[in-house]
Amino acid sequence: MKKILIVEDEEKIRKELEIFLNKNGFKAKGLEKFDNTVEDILRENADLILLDINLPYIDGLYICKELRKTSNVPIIMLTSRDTEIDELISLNYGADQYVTKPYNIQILLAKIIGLLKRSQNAGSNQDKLNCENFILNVSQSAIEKEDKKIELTKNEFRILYYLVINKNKIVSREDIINYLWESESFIDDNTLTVNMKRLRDKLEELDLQDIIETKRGQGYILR
Amino acid sequence: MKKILIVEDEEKIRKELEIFLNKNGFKAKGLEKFDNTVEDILRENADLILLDINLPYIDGLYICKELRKTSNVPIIMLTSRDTEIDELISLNYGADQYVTKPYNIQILLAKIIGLLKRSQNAGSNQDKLNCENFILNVSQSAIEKEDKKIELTKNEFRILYYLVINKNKIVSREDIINYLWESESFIDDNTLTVNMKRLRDKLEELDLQDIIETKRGQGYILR
DNA sequence: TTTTTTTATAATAATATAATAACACTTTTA
DNA sequence: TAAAAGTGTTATTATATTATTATAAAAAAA
Repeated sequence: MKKILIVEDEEKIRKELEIFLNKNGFKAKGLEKFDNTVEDILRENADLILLDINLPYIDGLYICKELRKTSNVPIIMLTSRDTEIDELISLNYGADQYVTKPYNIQILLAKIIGLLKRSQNAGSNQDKLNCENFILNVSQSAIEKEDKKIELTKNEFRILYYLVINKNKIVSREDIINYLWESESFIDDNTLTVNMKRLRDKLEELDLQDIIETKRGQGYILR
Repeated sequence: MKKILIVEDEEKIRKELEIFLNKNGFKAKGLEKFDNTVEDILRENADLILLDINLPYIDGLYICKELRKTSNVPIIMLTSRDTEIDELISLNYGADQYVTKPYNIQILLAKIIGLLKRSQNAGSNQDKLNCENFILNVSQSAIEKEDKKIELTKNEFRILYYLVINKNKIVSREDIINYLWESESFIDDNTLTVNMKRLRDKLEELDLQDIIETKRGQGYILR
């Protein structure tokens, strides 16, 4: 049974969609929190995503673009505006289909079925990031190399993920801290170092200890 | 008016694109010869490049990679197979967008517009600065020349960066000191000299020792 | 020329930054 | 409820980078 993730903040619409899709042979689930949206979405490992453009805090286009960096999961954008430009922009950001609210639910269903069929033919779109020396399995938050696999904790994963999407660029410790802890109560600068150490320890188990270089005074860089 | 360079060997498609883009407010030009492709492309100094993967003699991936060494120009890859795109994305050749042939010309247009808009905004955080004799790789804080690369420490980088953005202008020692150490406890005037020396030593490894001239009593100048 | 000022070079010392290890607390899992 | 896993804190150690110091060289001024 195909799993559909609904990313929509209006609870009424979300529930409605959930019920409708569940009735029609899908395993639909609505996202409830919107703080770590991109990662949360990826972790759900859905077969298709319904993504509202107008979300609180972050905007849907941004999420869409971020998802596309690491995943080929089919995405249908939901929006309330009905201009051609929006459609083009959505498609440009990597969405596969586009639906305006209020949507005809039968048409939505048809688009979902169509997309899923096509994506099946396109082969397995696993959420894996190919990184030269290893593979970052996003949906399992694990590192894979040859036939070995080791699992990462949340922090370890997020650090590595951030380095991967900034591969070959120096990222400052400050940036990483902001990415991991956002506006949280101020975090000791050393806790990053410690988390880094733990990540590296795990990488070492796959002989990858030195893919993360430290640029003293500047940050870290993933090779 | 934004200039778009079309790198596509099939003349029919090339002409078609040229006409269509010209009609839509761009200055489109097709590349005619494919012998010194990379150089020819760079010479055109386009704002965006449409790059076919299946070119005669060289392949588009190689070109894309080469372009990325020295330029951040937006690149849209054209490919004939749908499955190729997955590979492309995972291999991360540095293209910004991908389009399969036969392409929906409206979507292509949307992607072009989107990319151009984004690249304009990206503006100042350019990560490579082209400096005649060498390239200053900002995101790796390194100097590149031909196929050699040497990495800089924080101070070395900052001095060079300051000289680069003031290329061909004399910058006083005082200015550099203020830039590096801001309001910090007053720094011995000699420490700049020493840092300068270290920078020059690294530059020498790339035979660039004398691009920084000292103007006694006035400061330094980068040629 | 000689003297003075400014910059370069080399060697050493200092320090800031990051790595490591051990512990404490919380959350999750069994 | 106990055990395990995960995370943040503190304390200590290591080290890369940077500053200092001392001396030499070069340029400008006398």
